[in-house]
Amino acid sequence: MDKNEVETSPRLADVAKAAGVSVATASRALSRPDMVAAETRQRVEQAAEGLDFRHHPSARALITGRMGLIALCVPTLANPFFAPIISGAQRAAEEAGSGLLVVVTEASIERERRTMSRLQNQVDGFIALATSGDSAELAAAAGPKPLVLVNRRAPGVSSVVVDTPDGAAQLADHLCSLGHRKFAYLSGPPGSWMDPRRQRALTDRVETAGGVVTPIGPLPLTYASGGGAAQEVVSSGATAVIAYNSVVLIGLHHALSSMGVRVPQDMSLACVDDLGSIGLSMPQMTAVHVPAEDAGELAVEELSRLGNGGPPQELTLPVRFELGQSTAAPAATPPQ
Amino acid sequence: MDKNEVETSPRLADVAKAAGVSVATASRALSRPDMVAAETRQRVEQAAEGLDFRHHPSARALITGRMGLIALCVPTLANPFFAPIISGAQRAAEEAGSGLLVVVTEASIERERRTMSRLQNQVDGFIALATSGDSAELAAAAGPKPLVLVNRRAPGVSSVVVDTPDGAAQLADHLCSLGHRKFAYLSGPPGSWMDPRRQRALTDRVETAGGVVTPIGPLPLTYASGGGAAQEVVSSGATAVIAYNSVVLIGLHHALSSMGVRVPQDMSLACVDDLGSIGLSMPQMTAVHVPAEDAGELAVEELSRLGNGGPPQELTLPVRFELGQSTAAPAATPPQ
DNA sequence: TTCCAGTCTGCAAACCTTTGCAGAAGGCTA
DNA sequence: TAGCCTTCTGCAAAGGTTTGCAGACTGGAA
Repeated sequence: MDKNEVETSPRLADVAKAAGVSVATASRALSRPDMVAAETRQRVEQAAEGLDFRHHPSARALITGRMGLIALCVPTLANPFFAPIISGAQRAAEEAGSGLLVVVTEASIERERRTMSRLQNQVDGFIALATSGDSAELAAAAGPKPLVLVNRRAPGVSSVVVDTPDGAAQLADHLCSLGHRKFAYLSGPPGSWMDPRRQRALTDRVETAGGVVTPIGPLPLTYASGGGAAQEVVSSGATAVIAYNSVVLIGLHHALSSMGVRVPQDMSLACVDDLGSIGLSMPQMTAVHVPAEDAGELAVEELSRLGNGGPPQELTLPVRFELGQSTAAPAATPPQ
Repeated sequence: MDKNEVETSPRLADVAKAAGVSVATASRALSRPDMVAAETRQRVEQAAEGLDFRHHPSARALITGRMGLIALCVPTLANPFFAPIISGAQRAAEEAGSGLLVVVTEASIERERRTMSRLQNQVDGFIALATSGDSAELAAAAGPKPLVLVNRRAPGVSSVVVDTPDGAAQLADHLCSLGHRKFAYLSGPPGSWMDPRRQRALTDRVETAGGVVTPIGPLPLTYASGGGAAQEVVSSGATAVIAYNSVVLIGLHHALSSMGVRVPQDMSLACVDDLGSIGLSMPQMTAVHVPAEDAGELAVEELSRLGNGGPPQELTLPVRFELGQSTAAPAATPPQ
């Protein structure tokens, strides 16, 4: 007859008893396998398996100080660009046996600071995506925990950035070599750390070739805002447009079509952030592919490097130019 | 002269000493304020503030069993529809003093099961989004921890679903009342629990009105796949199209435009999942607005209800029909 | 003054695992 | 055979908080 014990998840002590060893040995057999005899280890593993044992992470964390948790701070999930970064980070974290705590800061630096401070001894480190706040404050909020910035640099703190300014330059080269000289740039959201850098890289390259860039925006990263910019694009007299991301570009493309502007005959279109991985890309679009998942993974790896005492590093991920059919030589006479 | 003590985050004992009380009192003052005298509480709070004290969550969890963590399992982040759900869940979790652990299962039921089992005593409960796996297995993987399903029902387990089948029916009513009888339905990804229900609701309503629905798909939820379906849509002879979500619909719209099919004169377009909240919506599109953020919030709330011993509930969120300009009465003669 | 009820505080155990240290066992050499 | 070295295992403390229980103190009633 069963004692009326309540059902409770097995503890290490149960495993130890079942395997006929002490808790200490059981602990070592599971987390430091090379410290116990093979035969003992096997017995413990078998017992753990049989009892369906799982470590109680808080007890472990209390001793080791390692929480098995990484916090990822993202300004908003409304920007689909962040999704693949999160995916990549999640995968890498899981591979390292950690969980990914996602925090949406609503682009409020105050909220970001508060949250990080609150999580300070709940996680092993922080990843901050494309944040706009003051970087010294950020580092302070992370406290003693390691911090990795993504798509943002700051002195003395690790960062992973995708070289989209170079991507913009590559697009410029491509279009200039086709003969374009009048460009429009559909810029990204206000407060972006990246946007001015892309714009500058683009402008430098175009002006070197004797061209000119009309910036339009800042625009919210929506389909509708791309369409809304169509009129302005046309009146700018540009023959080639480079957009901050593919969603905006799709919106623009559609609006241009319905205005009778043909792509690429009348207007060449290209963009930097290609969101093809999440299905938000036109077929055959000339674009710069951004390895967003890789950036997420790399950030997690860098975080663990920091956790092991490594020095802060500034990492850069190259982009890949993808020639499509949305760009061509300019027409003899600009549209309108 | 300072002792060469290493910098360490303050413990409750430090707060207690600073406030001149015992640890027990300090603990109560902070987490059960009504159990200590007002004057004492204030002294403790002040000391905690001054030392910048933060609870060590694992120590607390070790005693209380409450981890302050909610796991949210999502099949993929490539579907932008999940983003607002996560946002909503995150906000609600934060409000409840919890963190949100995001797990991407890559739509692998096996991986989902394994991860849930691994996290079993690391979190207070699970939210599973639009999962396709067997629900009994899921419940088993959650073990003793509460589980809430989103956009999916299963007997005996809590669920919150957005009533998009009703949304599809509303779109059908709207279009039927405009005079449409030949419909095309651009269906969602294979394995979706929702898709057949939407399609059935739509078909029922249309057939009641004496119409017919041609299903097209299943389609990946991408811009490109919407465009790819255009030819099939036209040859189906439909005068109205209802799509699984707005991204697909945008792709279709664009492709139709370039084929010379005018919207809404030649073809009416509407969709169920309106991703307007994340900028993936055409202006003035007739659509069913899905309260995705609310669904995320509600799931978290239901989870905490379950955690407090409440019974499993099946919650339903209504959708909102939004009349736009992408629908109109059918032309006298169908296109082509 | 005595007693009692009520309010607040402190002691110490408990939660579960890891780990430093030391002891035991066994094999090998001299 | 004695002694040493290696390899493995166990004891017990430690980590920071919560909480049951009991003691101390206060104020009021008898």
